[in-house]
Amino acid sequence: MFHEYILEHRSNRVKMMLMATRAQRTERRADALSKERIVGAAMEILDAHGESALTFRALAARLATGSGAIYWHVASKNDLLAATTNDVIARVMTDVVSSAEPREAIRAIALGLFDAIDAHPWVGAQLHREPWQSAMLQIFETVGGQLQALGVPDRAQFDCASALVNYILGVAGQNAANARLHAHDTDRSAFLATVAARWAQLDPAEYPFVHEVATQLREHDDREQFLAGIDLILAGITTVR
Amino acid sequence: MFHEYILEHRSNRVKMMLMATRAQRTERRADALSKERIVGAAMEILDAHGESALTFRALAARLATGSGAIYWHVASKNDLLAATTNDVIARVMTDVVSSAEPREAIRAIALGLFDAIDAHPWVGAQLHREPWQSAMLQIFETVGGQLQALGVPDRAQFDCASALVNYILGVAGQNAANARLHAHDTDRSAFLATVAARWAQLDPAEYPFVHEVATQLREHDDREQFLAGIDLILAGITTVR
DNA sequence: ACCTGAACACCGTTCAAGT
DNA sequence: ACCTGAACACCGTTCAAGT
Repeated sequence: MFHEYILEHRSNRVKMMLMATRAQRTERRADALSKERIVGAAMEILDAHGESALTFRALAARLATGSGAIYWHVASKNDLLAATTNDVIARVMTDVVSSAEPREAIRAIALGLFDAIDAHPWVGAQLHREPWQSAMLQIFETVGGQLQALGVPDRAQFDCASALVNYILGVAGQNAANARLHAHDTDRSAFLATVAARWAQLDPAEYPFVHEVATQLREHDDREQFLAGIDLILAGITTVR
Repeated sequence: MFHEYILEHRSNRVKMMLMATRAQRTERRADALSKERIVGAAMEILDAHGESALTFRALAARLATGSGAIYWHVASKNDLLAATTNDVIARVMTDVVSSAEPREAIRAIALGLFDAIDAHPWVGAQLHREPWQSAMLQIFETVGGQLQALGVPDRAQFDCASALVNYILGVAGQNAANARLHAHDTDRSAFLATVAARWAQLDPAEYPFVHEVATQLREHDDREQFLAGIDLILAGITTVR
């Protein structure tokens, strides 16, 4: 009885000491797990080695922990990817300065997204995986707001925003696919030259357009072409009255 | 020696008999493996149960064979998915009647693709996986040809085709994502109502546009909105001179 | 409360062995 | 030539056990 008390007493003191040191550690230790740290490590793996390299085992190894530990902070791999994507998109949307002219603002948003997805191609794939999510909502909201400012009639705003967002998502997805295809090693222009050569070799009778456009493919700039598409849609939107 | 000759002779005869019966069987037996039959079975699984249900084990079970047998006809899962996607797209491109008016033709191509991807949502995801492939090439060629017929200046044709195709791919990807989210059981209108309700509940101060557009979301028709986007881009293209 | 790491139920792909 | 199916090297996820 007395012995038990001692033990309990001691164990409480030990617990308190442990808690105290833990509290210090939580602040001091740089390697304490948290959702933010996990998301950060995931982003590093994704950027450096692509989507296929992101496994819970690789993540655990990088974080020097067990693979199961990650599940204490993150519900699933989907959850992790969503959080990582939201991080990237939210940063873009915050960084974009809302220009006075709505047309310029839309171009800025679009280019911001393009550059972010160019830097993190896996985001392009992820935006297609879980729609109606925070990231997409923010894009939709920001684009839509500028369309209102542009004076697009209420009835047409939804369709116009949808067109712009779907176009952006389409380019994003293709960018992700290209990045997956020629992982960081291959030179972009060399890759384009290869595809252009293949296009040029196609039978002009069967593929007249692709055959003809092969030269432009080699010389074209993805970013400029992306912006040309945005301008095309904006020109179309301007005709809606 | 003599014995050997007999054996060889007999075995040749047996071989010929086997070849004869095999030849008959190849024509008669409905369950002989071939790339076409594998692609067909894959398409059935994809349509019925979605992308996640397509495994080599499930495919082998449906074809009543071993999982390794499939690799005799198909190089990999990627190869299989590409072949399946090409099948669907090629059918659409053949079915689309080239209308006299190029603008109408583009709308027909776009709607054909939309309907095909609506019927086979997994195609939308696959188009984003392996670009520069047969399926994409056909789409690009057909769209580009109509732009030439429309009288779009040479310099602008590439950008215009890219804009249309990327928009179509964007919608395709979102369709695939939605299908993945609410597998065949859920009602589409019920799903839209749920999302619309969520949008309506968002803080109007933070999400003024999305909040306002929630009603239109519930009532909108995906196909009509898709076509509205195509018309928007076509209107923009018309301004390019 | 948080972490560990073995275990489970899967994958795509390979390959020796059959016919 | 074509098929079989066990085996391999992975996955994401769970969970008893630790601290």
